[in-house]
Amino acid sequence: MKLVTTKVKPSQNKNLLPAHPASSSSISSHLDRKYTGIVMDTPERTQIATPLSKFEDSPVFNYINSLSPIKPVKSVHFTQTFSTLSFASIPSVFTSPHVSSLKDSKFLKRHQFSDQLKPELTSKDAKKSETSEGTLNATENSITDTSAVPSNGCSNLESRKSSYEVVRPYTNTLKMVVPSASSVSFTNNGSENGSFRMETETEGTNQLPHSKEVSACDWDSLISDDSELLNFNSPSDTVTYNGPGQSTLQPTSFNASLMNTKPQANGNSFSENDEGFNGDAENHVNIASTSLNNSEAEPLEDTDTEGGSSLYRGLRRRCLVFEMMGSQRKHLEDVSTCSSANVSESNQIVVPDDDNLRPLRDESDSTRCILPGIGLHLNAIASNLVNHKVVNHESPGSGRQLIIAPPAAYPSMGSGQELMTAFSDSPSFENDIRPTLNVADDASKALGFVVNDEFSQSQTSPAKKRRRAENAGESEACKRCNCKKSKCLKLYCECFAAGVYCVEPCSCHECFNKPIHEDTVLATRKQIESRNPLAFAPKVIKTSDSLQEDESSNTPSSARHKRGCNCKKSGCLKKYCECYQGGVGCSINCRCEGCKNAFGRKDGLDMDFEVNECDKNGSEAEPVSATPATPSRFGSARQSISLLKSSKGKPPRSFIAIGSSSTQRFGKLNPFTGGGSKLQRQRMGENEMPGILEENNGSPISGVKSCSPNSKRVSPPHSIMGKRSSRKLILQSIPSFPCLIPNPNQ
DNA sequence: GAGTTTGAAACT
DNA sequence: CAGTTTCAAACTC
Repeated sequence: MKLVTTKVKPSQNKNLLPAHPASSSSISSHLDRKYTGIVMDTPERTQIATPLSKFEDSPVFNYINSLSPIKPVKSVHFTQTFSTLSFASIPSVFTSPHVSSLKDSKFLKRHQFSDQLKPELTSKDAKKSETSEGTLNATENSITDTSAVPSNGCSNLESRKSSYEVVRPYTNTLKMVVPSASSVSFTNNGSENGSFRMETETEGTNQLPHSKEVSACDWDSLISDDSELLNFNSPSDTVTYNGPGQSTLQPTSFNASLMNTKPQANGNSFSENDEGFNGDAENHVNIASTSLNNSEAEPLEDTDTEGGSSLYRGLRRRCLVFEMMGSQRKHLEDVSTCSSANVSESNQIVVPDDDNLRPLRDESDSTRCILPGIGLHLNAIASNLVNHKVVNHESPGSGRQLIIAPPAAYPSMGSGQELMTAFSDSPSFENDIRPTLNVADDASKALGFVVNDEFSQSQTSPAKKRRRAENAGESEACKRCNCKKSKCLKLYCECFAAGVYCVEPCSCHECFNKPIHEDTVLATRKQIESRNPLAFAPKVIKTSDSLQEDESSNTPSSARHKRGCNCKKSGCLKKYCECYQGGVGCSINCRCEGCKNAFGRKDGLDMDFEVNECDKNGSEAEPVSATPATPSRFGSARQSISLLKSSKGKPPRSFIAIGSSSTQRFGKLNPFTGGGSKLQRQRMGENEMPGILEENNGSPISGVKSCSPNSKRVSPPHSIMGKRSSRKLILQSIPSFPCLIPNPNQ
């Protein structure tokens, strides 16, 4: 970071930044920083080159240098991510990166997204990849291969994946370079996509033994081990990373970076590392818990950063993509530099120079960005994850869990699945990834969602978006807003509310919910949170009686809207009703009139009945029928997933809240208790959330998941609600989170 | 696609 | 805390 700042030239930044009328000077300053990071890239190159002089000798190196332009782009990506948002922590696996396996072409698109970056990236990336030695080529090839794989729905995701893949190798190399604590040996599998073996000797605090099964999380363990979670964050990070800066950040923030297969290990401390990496996985994705920074993340820098970045990437969606691009470039550069020589060793060489590190830094930056964004997304994702099988992951300690935890239901579930599939598709990653992926899958899903959303640009019109979303569960995941006056800085904006940046597909006007305006976004978030700490928390909490269903079948009945609805005319039978939208029944918290919520009436009428109705209803009913409790929308995703769902796509912040702001908040406030009196109710909700998590312990899924249609069983209606209180206990677990997150925010 | 309805979010 | 306004999604035509 430091380097960046120094190096950065405001003027350059300006160029990069799109002028926003609204942006305040402060914002601009922030932007500058970020951009600086980007800008840095170019300048750095030169710098890097110097340190690398040794390498320079090699023709390859020279070649790479010529390619240098790419770097700038990378930086851009970084900017996009929300540092603050990072909460998400999710270090969880980023499947997303893995996911990236898909198409390159799309990947390019992504870049396009990035705007400025695009052009360079696309062309450059390709070139670099090419130029960058065989390793790179191999990666590309793999990518292309992946591209061949039909992506389910989300081309975007695919593209991203591809991009990730590409990056990964590089990242690995980078990691290699970095003297970070963990030493990783990296080997390419060759033809395979970027499967790499990472052997890391990470001391990582939290090493999750990932076996393939890792995905499954033990909520219990998680809950039980708050410490772990905490450790997970900070400790691991700190420990793991030798890197100088990192430690600082670590403490609170989590980052889950999936190193896609490769990178992770090192920098990031992942529980997985130990086992997962070494043995198993060849390509394990590490989840790095890095802390990061979120906003501040700088510290992680170097290796961490990379790992983190990659991880973040996975997490991120929209932002991720961009960042991904950038990171990739960075990696490429690094790689090019390093790889050009020879990957592993070259790295070392590189290390010495700060410049060399730059890339890392950049990455770190990117990671930062990622984190924030991720965090939000993660929440959503997490929710998804929870639902998903993946949840099972053991990794209790890991940040992943955190991610998983999120009760919130993300609409995107479906998409996520797709993503998952996509991941699976990618050969290289599959192996490695999956194990973690399962866990990551969730994340990936989320990512996928995001990606889809973002990428699905094609669907520009809101209406179309909606349609698609409705039609395809996947699309649902994607959030696209149509804000006209709120500048996407109010909770009116679904994107903002969900903790994600607006993407092209959004039809918003004068949107400030973009990486460029990260500062503004963060500031706004803080404001809103100050007003209502739970504002970004998941709206739908699982009250659940754990017993009710299993993972797969969470009846909606178990979940409830945190604050309840206030419907007057819709009878809680329309999506106007947040409860209904979330696929949950109304509760005593609701002030609705004439409640007919199919998922459960305020008065506690049978859920079953309700459910049936839903089914009957058709479209909306879908939720039930199609899936469990989840709102109909999600349908597709839901299917497989049982999800949690909060249903709409929106809310799934649960974790996010926790991870991101909420967590912070908690920290500040004191986790559940903390906050303002008014908030208490809300907190209750939050508490519930945590509780949910705990409940989930048994089965993460239980969390939000929705109702299992099959089971139809009615959870003891609202009586359950009453039970919630008991659940509150769960909250305790949460506190840990706060600890984790604390710093991140700023 | 435009217009209306709805209820959350924001404001007073 | 209550009432009003603003906002954008959901919905209807």
